[in-house]
Amino acid sequence: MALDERKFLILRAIIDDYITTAVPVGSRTVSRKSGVGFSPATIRNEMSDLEELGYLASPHTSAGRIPSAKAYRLYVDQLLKVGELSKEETDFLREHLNVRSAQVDTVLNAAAQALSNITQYTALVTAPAVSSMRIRRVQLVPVDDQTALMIVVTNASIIKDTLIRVPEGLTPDLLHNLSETLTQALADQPLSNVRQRFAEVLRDLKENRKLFAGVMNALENRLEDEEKTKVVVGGPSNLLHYPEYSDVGRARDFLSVLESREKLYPLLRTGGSMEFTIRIGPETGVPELSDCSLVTATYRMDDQTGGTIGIIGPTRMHYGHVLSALGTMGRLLTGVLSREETEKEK
Amino acid sequence: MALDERKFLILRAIIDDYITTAVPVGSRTVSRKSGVGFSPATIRNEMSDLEELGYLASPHTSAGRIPSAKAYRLYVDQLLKVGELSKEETDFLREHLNVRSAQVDTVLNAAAQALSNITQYTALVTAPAVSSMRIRRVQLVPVDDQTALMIVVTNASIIKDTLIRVPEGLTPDLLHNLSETLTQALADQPLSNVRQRFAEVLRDLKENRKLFAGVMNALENRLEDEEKTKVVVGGPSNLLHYPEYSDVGRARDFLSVLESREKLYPLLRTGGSMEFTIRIGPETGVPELSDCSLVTATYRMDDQTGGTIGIIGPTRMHYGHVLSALGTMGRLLTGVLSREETEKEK
DNA sequence: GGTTAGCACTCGGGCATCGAGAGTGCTAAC
DNA sequence: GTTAGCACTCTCGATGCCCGAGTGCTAACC
Repeated sequence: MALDERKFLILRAIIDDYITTAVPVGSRTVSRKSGVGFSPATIRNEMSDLEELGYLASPHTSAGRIPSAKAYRLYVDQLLKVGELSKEETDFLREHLNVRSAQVDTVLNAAAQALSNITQYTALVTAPAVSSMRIRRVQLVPVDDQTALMIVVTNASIIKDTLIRVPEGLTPDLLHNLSETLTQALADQPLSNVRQRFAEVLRDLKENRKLFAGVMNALENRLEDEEKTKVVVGGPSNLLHYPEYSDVGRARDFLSVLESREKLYPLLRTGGSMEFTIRIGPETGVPELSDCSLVTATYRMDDQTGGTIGIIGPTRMHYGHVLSALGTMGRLLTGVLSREETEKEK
Repeated sequence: MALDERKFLILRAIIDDYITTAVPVGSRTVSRKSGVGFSPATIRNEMSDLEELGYLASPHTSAGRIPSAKAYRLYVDQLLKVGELSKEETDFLREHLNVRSAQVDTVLNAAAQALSNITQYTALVTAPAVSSMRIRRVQLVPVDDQTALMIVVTNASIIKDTLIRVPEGLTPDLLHNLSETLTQALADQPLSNVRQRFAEVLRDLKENRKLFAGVMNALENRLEDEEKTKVVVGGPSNLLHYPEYSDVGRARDFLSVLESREKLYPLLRTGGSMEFTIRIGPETGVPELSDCSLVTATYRMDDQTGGTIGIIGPTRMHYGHVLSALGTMGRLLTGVLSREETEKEK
C-alpha cells in the first residue's frame, strides 16, 4: 500500500513531535497540531494503518506511538526540509574554526568541537585521506649517527614524520642533498603514486640504494598507519543529556564505541560520491549504536575528497539541523584546508 | 584523642571492605573479619568513636558506616601497604608500551591505554614538559614562496613544527644553511635557554635578522601552546562501571571534566618532588571530582622531570594497586623515553 | 573496667495495592 | 468517510506495609 497524502502528513507530525519530546505521541496530540484537521479518532485509524505498515510502534497498549527506523528513513528521504543555518550559527562555526595554528590537527579538533557544540550531539572528524594529498617536500633530518627523521610535507601542510635508520657517516649536508633528490622526484605527486615514482628513482640510482629503499618502506608504513588511526571525537558526553541514555549501561556501551577506533573508523569511510550519508539505527551496523543515527558528510582538499565529518545522535535527532550544520562545516573546512597561499597566519 | 591500635585495625578493616564492596559496612561484618577478635557490640563502640572523630560517616541510622575523606587520607598515609605488581601485570604493561612507532605521542597513548586497562579506572598522561627537553636540530623546510615549515627535533624525537613566513626568494639551499646555523647555535640547549641563546645568535648576525626573529617568535609561541594542551586520557568510560556513577548526571559531570583541558591540566602539574601525589575527593579542588581520587606520579626523561601520569578513580579506589601500577609505568616510561640510541625500531 | 549479650528502635528497600491519566480499538451514529 | 462515545488496557506515582540490617543502650559477665 502506498502512503497517501494524509498518512504522510500524520507521520511527519508524529516524527516531528517525537524528535523534540522523546515521548510517545498519541492521537490527541497529533490532532491538536496545526495543519491536521482531523479528530483523534480518524488519526487513530491512520496510525493503526501506519503501525501495520511498519512505520510506527507502540511501546505498550496505552502509550502513544513512536516512529520506527523505517519511518525515519522515509522522513529523511522524502519528508525532510533542510534549512539553512542561521547567520549566527554560521558565524559561530566560522569563528571556532578560525584558530591561530595552521596545523591540520588543530583545525580538525576545532571542527569537532564546534560541531558538537552547535548540534549538542557527538561529532566525529577524520583527517584528510592520504590519497587526497600531494607531496610538497621530503626532508631527511639527522637525529643521531644512525637515525634520521623523515619528514613529508604535503599540501595543507600536513606532516608525516618517521624515524628511519640510516647508514653511519651521513653528514647533514649529504642528507640535505638526498632530500633534494627525493623532493624533486616526488614533488606534486599524489601519495598514491609514491611507490611507482619511487621505483623509478631507485632504478636510476647508483649509490644509497639501500637508504632509499628504507625511506620508502618507512613512508608507506607510516601512511597506512595514519590512514587508520585518526578520528577526532567532539563532545562525547553530549549524548548523555538525552533520555535515551538515562541508563548508564547504554551510556557506557555508547562511549566504549567512541573509544574504539576499530569500530568507529569503518563508519566514516565515505560511501561513494554522495554529499551526505545518513545511517539510521541498525543501518550503522554497530549493535551498540542501534538507537543512534549517524550522519556524515565529506570535505574536500584541493578538489580531492579530503575526509569525513559526522554527527552521532539519537535516532530521533534533528536531521535537518544536523545536515545543514554538516554542510556548512564541510564547506568551511574545504575552504580552510584548501586555502593554501590565499591567507597567512599572522 | 589519638587512635589506638584497635581503632586502626578496625578502620582499616572497614576501608578495605568498603573499597571492594562499595556497601556501607556494619559492625557484624567487621567482627566476622579475620584478625578482629571482638564482638559486634565492641566494634560498635569503636565505630561510634571513629565517627565522632570524623573518620566514618553513616548514610542513615540503620546502614553501616562509610569511610570519610579523612579516613582515606589516614589510610594512604599510614595504613597502606604498597605491593609490587605481579609478574603478569608488569609484563602486560611492558608489552603494551612496546609499540612499533617511536613517536612520543603513540607511546603516551599506549601508556594511558595500558594504565586504564590494568586498573580499570581512568588514566591521564601528560606529554613531557618542554623544560625537560633539549634541542637536537632546528630545520627549516620550504613549503612555498613565502612559507617555510620550522621543525624542531628534540631528544626523545619529539617534533614541534610550525609554519612561519619567510621572505620571498629563499632557496632550499639557503634555508638549509640557515638551519645549520640555528642547529649549531641551539643544539643541546634545554628549551628554557632558547630565548637567551637566540638573542646571542641574533646579535652576531648581519643578514636575515628579521627571519631569525620570526623563527624565534614562532618557536616560543609553539612551545607555550604545546605545554598547555596535551593530556591523553585513557579509558574515560571505565568509571561508569562503578555504582558511584549509576546516576547519569554524575557520569556526565565527570566526563565533562575529562573533556576540558583547562580543568584537567592543573591537576597534573606535579606538586614538588614527591614521587607520588594523592588527592582525595575535595582535595582535587574540582567540585565535579569530589568523590573521586586522583593519584599521580611522574616519569623522567634524561634525568629531568618529564611528565605526569595519573589515575582517577572513585575515592574508594584500590590505592595500593594504583600506586604500584603508576610506579611501574613511570619506570617503564622513563626507560622508553630515555633510551635514546640504546634501541632502534626495526 | 573492658567486653559482650540482649533488646528496643530506626530507617531504607522491596512489594503489593490502588487510582489517575493517557491512549487505544471498536462500534455506532452522523 | 468521519466522528463521538465507551469500555478496556497499561503505566506511573503514591501509599502503606513488612522485613532485614544496623544501631545505641543497658545490664550482665569475666
